[in-house]
Amino acid sequence: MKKPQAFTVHDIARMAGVSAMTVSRALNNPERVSAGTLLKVREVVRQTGFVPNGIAGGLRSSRAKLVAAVLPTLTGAVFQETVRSLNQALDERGYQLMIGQSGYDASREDVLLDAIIRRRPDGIVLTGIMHSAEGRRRLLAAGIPVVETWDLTPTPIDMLVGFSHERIGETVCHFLYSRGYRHPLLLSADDERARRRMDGFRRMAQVLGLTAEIPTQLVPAPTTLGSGRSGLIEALATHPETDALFCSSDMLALGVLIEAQTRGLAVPEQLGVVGLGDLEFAANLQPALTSVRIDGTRIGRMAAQFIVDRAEGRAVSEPIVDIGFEIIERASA
Amino acid sequence: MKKPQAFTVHDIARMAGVSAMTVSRALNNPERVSAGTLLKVREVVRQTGFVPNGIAGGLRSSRAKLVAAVLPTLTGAVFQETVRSLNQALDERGYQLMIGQSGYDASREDVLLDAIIRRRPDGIVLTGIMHSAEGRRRLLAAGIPVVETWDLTPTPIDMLVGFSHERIGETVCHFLYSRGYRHPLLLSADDERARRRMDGFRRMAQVLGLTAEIPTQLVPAPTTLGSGRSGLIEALATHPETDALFCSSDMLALGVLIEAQTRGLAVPEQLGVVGLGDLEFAANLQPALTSVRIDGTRIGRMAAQFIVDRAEGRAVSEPIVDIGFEIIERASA
DNA sequence: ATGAAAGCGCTAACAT
DNA sequence: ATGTTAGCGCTTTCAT
Repeated sequence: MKKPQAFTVHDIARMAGVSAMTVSRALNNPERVSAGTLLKVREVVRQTGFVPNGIAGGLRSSRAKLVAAVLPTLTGAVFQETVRSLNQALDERGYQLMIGQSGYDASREDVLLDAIIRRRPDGIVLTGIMHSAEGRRRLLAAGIPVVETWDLTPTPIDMLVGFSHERIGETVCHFLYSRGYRHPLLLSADDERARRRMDGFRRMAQVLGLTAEIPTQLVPAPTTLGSGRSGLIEALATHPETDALFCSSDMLALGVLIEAQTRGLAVPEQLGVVGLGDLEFAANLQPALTSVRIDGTRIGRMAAQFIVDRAEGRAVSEPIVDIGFEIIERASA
Repeated sequence: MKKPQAFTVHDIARMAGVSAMTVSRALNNPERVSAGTLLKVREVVRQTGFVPNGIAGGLRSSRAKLVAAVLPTLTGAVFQETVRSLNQALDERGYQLMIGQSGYDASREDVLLDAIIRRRPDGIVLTGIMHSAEGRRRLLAAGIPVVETWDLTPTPIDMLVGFSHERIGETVCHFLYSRGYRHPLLLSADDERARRRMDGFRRMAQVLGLTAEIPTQLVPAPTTLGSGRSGLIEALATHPETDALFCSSDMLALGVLIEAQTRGLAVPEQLGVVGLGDLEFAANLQPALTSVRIDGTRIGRMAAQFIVDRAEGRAVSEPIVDIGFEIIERASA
C-alpha cells in the first residue's frame, strides 16, 4: 500500500502563491524572507497542519539531526541515567535520539546495527564496546562518529567514554577486605563486563592473600529483586561461611537486603553488601546501601558533546576518556 | 561540513561490474538475481562494508519501517514493560522503534511531535492521550497511524489501547474499605492521570459514606523511594489518623514500606499499602506489596499490531480497546 | 535476468 | 527577496 503524502512544499507554495523554495526558506531561515511572505506561508502551514518531510530534506542536505543509541536492555536501570542525560543534551542541541535494543546477544547486535546505519544517523552511541569484527568494519565504512561507553578498551572504533570494570572488582575486593570481611561472594549476572569485574576481584583477593577461591553465584539477566533473594539463599546454602556479597546491581543488592532481614541476618555485622550503580533508592534503603557509583549523567553528556562536535565539523581533542568510579560508603558494608 | 557518503549502490555496482539496479535487487530481492551475480555483489558488499542508505530508499518507496513512541519519561519504570514488548513486537515484524521523551510538558510535546512527524514514521504510539489541538491536527494531517495508550477517551485521534484511571481509583478505594480501612490517604505524583485516579477514589469514598475528605500528599515526578519515605512522614504528621495509603507507583510504595518498618508501624495491621504498576519487585517485598496490575506487555503488543496492520494496508477491526486492570492482593493491604 | 530512465520531496547553488 | 535548476541515493516502472 502506498502511503499518501498529505502535503508537500509545492502544495503549500501553490496555496500561498509563492515558490517551493520560498516555503522552504520560510520554514528554515525565516529571516531571509520578507515579513509579508512569511505571514502568508505561515498561515497556510497552520491551516494545513503541514510538517515538511525531513527524510527528503535530510537526503538533500545530509543532516539527519539524529543520534542512535544501542542498549543491551531497555529495562536495565543502570543505563537510564546515561540515556536520560544523553537524550537531554542532544535535545538541547536540536538532535533526536533513537534507541535500539541489542539484547546482550551478538548476532542481534549486527542486525540492529545494520538497521541503524541504514538511517545514516549523525552519530552512534554504544553501551559497551563493539566486539564483532563485521560490526566494526561496517561502522568504520559508514564513516559515522561512534562513541563506545561503559567500558574501556585500548582499541576503540572511534571515541570512548568509559571506565575499568577490572578496577571496580579490585577496588571493591580491597574495600571489603579493609572492612574485615574475609569470605566474600560474587552475586552477578553473567555478562562480559560482569566477568571482568569478577576477574579483578579475584586478582585482588590473591594479592591480599585470601587463600580460598572466591565463590560466584550467577543469576540470569536482567537482574531483579527476586533473583537477589533467591541468589542469597543459594549462596548461603553452598557457602555458609560467606560474610559479604558484591552484587552486580543495586536491585540485586536490595533483594539480598530484604532476604537477609527476613532471615534475621544482621547487615553489615553478619553480612556486608555492596551494590553497583548507586541508583536513587540505594541511599534511602534501611540500612543504606554501599554501592559503586558511576557518573552516568556525565557519560551521556560527554557522548552527546562528542557526537555533536563531530557532526558539526569540530574535532574532538580528547576522544578517549576514563571517567572512573567511586565507592559510596554507606551502612551496608 | 558535508558528510562524505562512503559508498553508494553505484560504487558497488561499478566494482561488481553490474548496474545499480542489480545491486539493489541483490540486496532486497536476492531471488530475482542470478546466482553468479548475487555472489559477485555480495562479495563486494562484504569487502566494502557497504550498508545502503535507507533514507534514500525510504523516500522513494515511502516505507520507513520505523515506529515512534512518545513517553513522558525514560526513567519511569511503569512504561518499561510496554516499551519492551512494543520494541519486541515491532522488531519481529522488521520495524524499528524510535523513542522520544516528552517530559510531562505540553509545549515540549508539540516540538517533539514535529520532530517525529518530519521523519514520516509508519506509526506513532503515544503514552497518554494527545490533548493539544495543534498536535491533534498535525497528526491527522500527516495521515500517520496513531495509537494512544495508558488512558481512555471517548475521542481518540485514531486508535487506542488503554484503561480507566477513574475506575482504578474507585476500585482501590472500595478494596481498602472492604479490608476495613477507614482513613485512606492518597500519596501521588501530580500528573493528569493521577488526578483522575484521585477523583475516582474520592467519588467512591462518598458512595461508601466515608464522611471525611480524603487527604492527599503530593510528591514530585518522577516518583522515587526517597519521596515515598518522606511522603509517609509528612502524611502522618498532618494526618495521624491515616490507616492506609494508595501510592501512585510501586517505588513510592516501597519507600512507604521501608519508612513504616523503620518506625515500627506494622503493615498491613496498622497501615495498609497499595501500589500501582505491579513491577517485578512488588511480589518479592516483605511484606509482599498489593498493587494494581496493568498489562503493559499486552498494551505494547496490541499497539504494535495495530500500527503494523495499518502500515501494511490492513484495516484494524476494533481500534479502541479497554484492557482493564486488576488488583493483585498480597500481604501489604 | 538485467538495465535505463524517471522521480520520491526537499534544499544547495546559482540566477535574477 | 525570490525563483529556477539540479540532484541527494535509492527504487519503481518499463524496456530489453
